[in-house]
Amino acid sequence: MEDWSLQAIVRGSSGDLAKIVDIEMDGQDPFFDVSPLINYSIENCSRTAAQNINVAEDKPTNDQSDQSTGTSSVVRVTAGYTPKYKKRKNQHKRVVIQVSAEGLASDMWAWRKYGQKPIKGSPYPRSYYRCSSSKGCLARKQVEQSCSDPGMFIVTYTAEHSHSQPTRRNSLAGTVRQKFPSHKTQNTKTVIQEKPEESSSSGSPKTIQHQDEVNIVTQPKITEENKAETIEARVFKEESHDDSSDFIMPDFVLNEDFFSGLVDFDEFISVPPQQFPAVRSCSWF
DNA sequence: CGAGTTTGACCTGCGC
DNA sequence: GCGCAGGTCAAACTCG
Repeated sequence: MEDWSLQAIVRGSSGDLAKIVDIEMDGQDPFFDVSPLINYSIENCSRTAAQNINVAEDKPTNDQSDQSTGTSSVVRVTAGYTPKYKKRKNQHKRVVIQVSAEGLASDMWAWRKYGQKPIKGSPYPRSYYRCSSSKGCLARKQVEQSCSDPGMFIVTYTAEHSHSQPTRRNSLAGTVRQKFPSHKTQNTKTVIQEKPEESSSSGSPKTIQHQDEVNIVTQPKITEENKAETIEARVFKEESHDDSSDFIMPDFVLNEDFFSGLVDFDEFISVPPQQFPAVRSCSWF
């Protein structure tokens, strides 16, 4: 079994945020827990609501171009194989997200900065944070300004928190405003970045082994009295090809319990735990 | 005074 | 083995 990846474009209903997610997973099992992905997509989607989710499965250098065709209120998730490349030993799950300063401000965890390093090839240094909420918590966070768009920040989360979410916000948002006073912290613009080109042999055409697409269509149930309305999602196979026949996405229904810890969102999308394989890493571009 | 930041030194993985 | 680059440490400093 080859390594897998998940990729997604996330757009808010107001079109103010867009992201491409790339998740790498251990290859032994074709099933993985997609919940953290959706969780992150919502957490970092500010106060927008993702209303449609497309899940696609394909192989390494899949064509990204059609991902930009989504309209607003679309979360597009693409799962696929990725070429193997060496990773550092003992690497924890990594989640790389590109967010605006507003997105940084929405981070509810408390972080303590413990280092900063200039990164080769980048005009901006990378800052290193560890969770300051609890001693012994292994959660780490790296923040660096995007080269292509200084208004965006590339945030890398490493390991997981060993405690519940703190009730008090951290001060990172203020820190960002202090360090980047000219940076807009509201009304962030829509940015969709193509995944960096795979460094393959020059000029070799991309080959899409198969495209097994599954759509998750969410149907918001808007209630006046409770903002944590449930959004149900239906998953259906849109397209299927030969070698993917053993990969069938189960239907999943979104429920608000999954997102009980989230705040500041107009709508909630949740996915119950499925028996998917363990996510090894998750990257947003 | 405690918590967070800064910054140079040190550690470690990785490629050659 | 060596050098590079990324990640972490820790002392000094800042701030509320």
